[in-house]
Amino acid sequence: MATIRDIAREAGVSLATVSRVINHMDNVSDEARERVEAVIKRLGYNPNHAARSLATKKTNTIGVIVNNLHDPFFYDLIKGFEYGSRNTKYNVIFCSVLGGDVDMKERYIKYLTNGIVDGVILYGSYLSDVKVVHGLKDSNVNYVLIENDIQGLECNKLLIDNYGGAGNAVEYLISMGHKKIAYICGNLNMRVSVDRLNGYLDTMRKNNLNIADGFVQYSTAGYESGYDIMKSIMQLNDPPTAVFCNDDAIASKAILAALDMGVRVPEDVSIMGFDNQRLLPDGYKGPDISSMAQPLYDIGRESIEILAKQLDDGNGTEKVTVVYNTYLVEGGTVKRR
Amino acid sequence: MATIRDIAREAGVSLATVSRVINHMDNVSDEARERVEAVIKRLGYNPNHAARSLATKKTNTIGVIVNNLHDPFFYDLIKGFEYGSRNTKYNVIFCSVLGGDVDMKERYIKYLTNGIVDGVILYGSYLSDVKVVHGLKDSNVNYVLIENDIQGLECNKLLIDNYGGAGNAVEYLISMGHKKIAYICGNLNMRVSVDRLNGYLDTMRKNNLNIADGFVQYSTAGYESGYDIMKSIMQLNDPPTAVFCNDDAIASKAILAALDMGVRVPEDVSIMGFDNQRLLPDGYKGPDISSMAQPLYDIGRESIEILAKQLDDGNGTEKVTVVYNTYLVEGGTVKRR
DNA sequence: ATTACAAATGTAAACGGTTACACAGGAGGG
DNA sequence: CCCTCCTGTGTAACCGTTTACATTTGTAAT
Repeated sequence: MATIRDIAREAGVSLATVSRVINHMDNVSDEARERVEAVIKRLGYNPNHAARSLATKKTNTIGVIVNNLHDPFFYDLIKGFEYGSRNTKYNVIFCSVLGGDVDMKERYIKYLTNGIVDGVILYGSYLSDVKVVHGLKDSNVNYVLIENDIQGLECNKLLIDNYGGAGNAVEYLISMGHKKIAYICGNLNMRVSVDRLNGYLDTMRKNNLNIADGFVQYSTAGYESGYDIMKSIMQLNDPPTAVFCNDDAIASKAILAALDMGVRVPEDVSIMGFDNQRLLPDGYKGPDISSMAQPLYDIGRESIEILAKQLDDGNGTEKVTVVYNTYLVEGGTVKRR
Repeated sequence: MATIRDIAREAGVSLATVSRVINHMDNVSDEARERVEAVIKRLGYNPNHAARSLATKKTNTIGVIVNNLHDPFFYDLIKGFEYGSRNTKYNVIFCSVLGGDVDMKERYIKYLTNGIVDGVILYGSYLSDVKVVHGLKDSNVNYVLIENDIQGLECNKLLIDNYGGAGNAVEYLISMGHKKIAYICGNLNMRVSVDRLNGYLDTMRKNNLNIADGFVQYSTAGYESGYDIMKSIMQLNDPPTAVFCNDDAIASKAILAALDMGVRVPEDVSIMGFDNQRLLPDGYKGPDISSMAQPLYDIGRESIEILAKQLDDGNGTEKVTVVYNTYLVEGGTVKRR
């Protein structure tokens, strides 16, 4: 691989002049510039990125860390990142952490923040990420947290109003005539699940609706447990007329359970999901799930744009917090009562 | 950020000793090691990755470049990459190129190959990628090409037998009693499409089956055009009893077109796809498409493993070519005739 | 006691760029 | 003609590591 020294020698100029040509500075004579450019082309020279960022302390790249990159849940989010980066000078690199593995996440953060990127976007609301985020805070890269509201930490936060979204979902069910509404909770290690649960609980209370025994159940073993939970819910003495689920994956299992029991959806029971996920596990073929959608594309896009702008503007820029609202997507699993 | 010099000063040793501790070399006294490690912990020191790779010419990272990372087609492939990297020391970073944009792809290759990664995995069979691959060839990183058989280029290639797969699909349709089989072709800028078309053509000929006028049509405007093409095919004087499509996205549109025309699938016409894609565009809700599946998970996983092993073993290692076979996945869109 | 060798450590030169500073030479003003 | 300023260029230090080589010290062998 040719280095800047090779170019300088061949072109009969100094290192500095070559560097000036590479970086498009204007204090180079046309004659020198042409000579240098000719040699660069001839030797197929490309500046070494590591050396350059070592010298400038700028890498012109943004790193994105997500939990399971393969998860189709990220479809729109990734699309947002991709489009957001189109108009910036920044390279965007994605790192995937299998199953939210904290050690791996820390490793990637250390890797990225020590000379690979100028900024990081971290997606995820695992409560254990608090530890991980400290690695970010203690580095000197700028960063934005998506879907992770760590209290008292001054940084860029792009949040989703899960609490309000769950509340709106409950209000929607109420507006459709439901009063007996059960809830299947998600993994409480994730802040989203906690927030949604609270949104459900508070909205039920606010509307003076009774939360009967067995109406709130916890899917501890992943979305699959939605199946058994749904069965147990529908076997209650006085079963609900609607079941709100922490997410669409759970909802899809709940729907299957209902159908397997001979309980029709939505005629006998309404099901409400969350996330508006399009690819559901195990080739789900049931009715479209009524759900609360997140503006993931916008979030992905704006996270890049915000970070890129702050990196361009320098360190002094004010950190932002944006809260996105979810919106109702009516499928075919909720019926007026 | 603390540097190795800070550590050396605080611990009262030389740079070299600190470096030895960091790199777990054994020629350091226990006493010095402990002192250094204490200071490292106290100052929260992390080695600068750019500086290190500049000095060692090793980055311990593998870069993956794919065309539209958000495309759910990559679900299993990405999963393969993720799991493949679990047992290596290599960091894996993903770069996404929107819509196969050649310039962007070249930019990312230049970026990665100049001091960011030791190896690259490039997915894609755009014919225009030949130009892009030269950037890889001329760099000094090792690389593996997935689904791109550039003739005469000695490098690692993980290929799918699209020609044979298309042939098998046609043989399958024949074994189900079909003789009049049409084909909807894909984007001929991609090698996969060319190979599949040839597989169809040769297998039809080998079985002495007539390819009537209008039986081969080209979807020039993306998968959506599968809809109109299917309509025109079914309006032929002597329409086919089976239509084989370049991919499931096209097949899904073809199925919709048939249904809209009152042509039942598979009773009136059988449809065969390719890729066994689970998430189809526009929330496709039709029958599961009979398709030829690619072992994408294996390919992803093995591409990482092969590359990691070669990087560990040094430059002399022999390059490999692996051809993967597709396999039939029977859905509900092909019926015996 | 001398020598040989090994273990632990330090010194300094890379790696491939950027950039502050110095400097040469020519133009323009007085 | 001298001084100043500007343009274009070169020199060398620096970014944060690694590592070949030199040096010191201690120990065992002669």
